[in-house]
Amino acid sequence: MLDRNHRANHRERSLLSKTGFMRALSPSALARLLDSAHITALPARATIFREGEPAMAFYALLSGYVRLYRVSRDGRQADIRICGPGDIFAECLIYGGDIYRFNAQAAENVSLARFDMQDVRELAEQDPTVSKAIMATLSDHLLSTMDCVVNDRLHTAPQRVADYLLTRCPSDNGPASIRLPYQKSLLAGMLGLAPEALSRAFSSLRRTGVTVRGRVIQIGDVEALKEI
Amino acid sequence: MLDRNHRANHRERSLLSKTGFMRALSPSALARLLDSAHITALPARATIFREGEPAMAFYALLSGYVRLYRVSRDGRQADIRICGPGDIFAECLIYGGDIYRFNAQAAENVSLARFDMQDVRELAEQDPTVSKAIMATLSDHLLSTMDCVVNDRLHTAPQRVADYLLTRCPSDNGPASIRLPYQKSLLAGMLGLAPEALSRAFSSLRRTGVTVRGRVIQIGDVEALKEI
DNA sequence: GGCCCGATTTGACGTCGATCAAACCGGGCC
DNA sequence: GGCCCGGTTTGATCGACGTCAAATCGGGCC
Repeated sequence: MLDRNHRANHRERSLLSKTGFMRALSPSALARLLDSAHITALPARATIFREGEPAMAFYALLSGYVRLYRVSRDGRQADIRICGPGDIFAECLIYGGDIYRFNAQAAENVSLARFDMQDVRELAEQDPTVSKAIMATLSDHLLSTMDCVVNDRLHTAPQRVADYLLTRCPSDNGPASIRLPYQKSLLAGMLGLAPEALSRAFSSLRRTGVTVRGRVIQIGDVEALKEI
Repeated sequence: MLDRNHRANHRERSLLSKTGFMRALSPSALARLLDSAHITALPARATIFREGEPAMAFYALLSGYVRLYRVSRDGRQADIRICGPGDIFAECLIYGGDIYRFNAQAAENVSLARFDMQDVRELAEQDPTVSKAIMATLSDHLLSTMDCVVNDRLHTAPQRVADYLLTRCPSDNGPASIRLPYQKSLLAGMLGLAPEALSRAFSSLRRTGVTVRGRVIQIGDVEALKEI
């Protein structure tokens, strides 16, 4: 499973220390955490961990995208979260159980940092900035997962897509252009849609001035999208 | 909005200290927390807080049930979580923002304890058992919200109902009987269904040996339910 | 610039669950 | 015990989305 595995070098330490999780750590906690990190590169589609395995570590993503998902008895998959550069994942198991509760898979070539849960538990015990960072990250993930439930239950496919576009729109009026950082099938999964449904949602947004060319999405009028 | 408001008496302190959140606190932190609690009783349908209001406090539920939900632009509601006795809610805002992100409403007569966020932040700073309790609770809520997303995306209404029944089934084989602790419309909301859909799900489970009489649900064979 | 393959789109269809309206039930009350 | 009312069930209908299959696109590579 491991393609390359080494301690964090200067560039990687710098990337990691800029993440939301580590930005507010005390210098000493940050140093200890970075010293404990193992950096790994994995090819697209590689499995990082599987549901049910003992949860020894959590991860921070340096580059690429990772899919957290669960599989039903009949083999269908549902994405729980898509992680991008700077995100951490499986941190909910630091104090939440000893077994992974979902699968993690590289959606493309990724580079990630691995942290031993037990080490971090000890660090949190000694340094309150670590606990605070964990609590802030957990809260953030909880709130966005709640958003996800509400979105699924209240909004149709075109509304969810409009919502997605609006949240990554630089300006909040006039025209705009967005480039998706990943394949549309990944976006479909994160919105809880089949790829075909995402495609149809985009085409139903054409009447609202949205044009799609590959990964580039042109929005005629941001205000109009808000009305959907 | 406040019907009755006082400091926790002996019985209430005892109830609170048995909750998952407070069970593992150090004696001194527990005492300080209980001293800071305000107990309130509210009638059914009362609003506890509204989305958008400044988040000054989080809550622990002593008795009754509370509905956390959001409302769409066109007035439809989606439940995010149903809290029961011993649950705490809105704790995701201790380190997660300064505004309530959903509405909280008493589903029936409730009694609840109110804790000032700022007080608890200070307590957590000084006593690591408090941070640990917060992290454990956040992790728990995050994991169950993830379960909720996956359930919505992978399971049909009868499957979700079967799932619900199985998780509160005392035994794991043979016949069993369950009494719902709340109205069916509340259960419908927590499963992400309209009340009519819940009713139809129950009636489709009749062929699997499930009978419903008011709030009492008889399960002919628990094993059979697992097959759904 | 053209080729090729996997990703995306389009079409046709079926199923699930929301919605509205009407009938029904059960539990609290007198 | 009977009445009443809110909660629940049932029926009919509809729209949204999943699935399968076939056509098309786009981006990387030579």
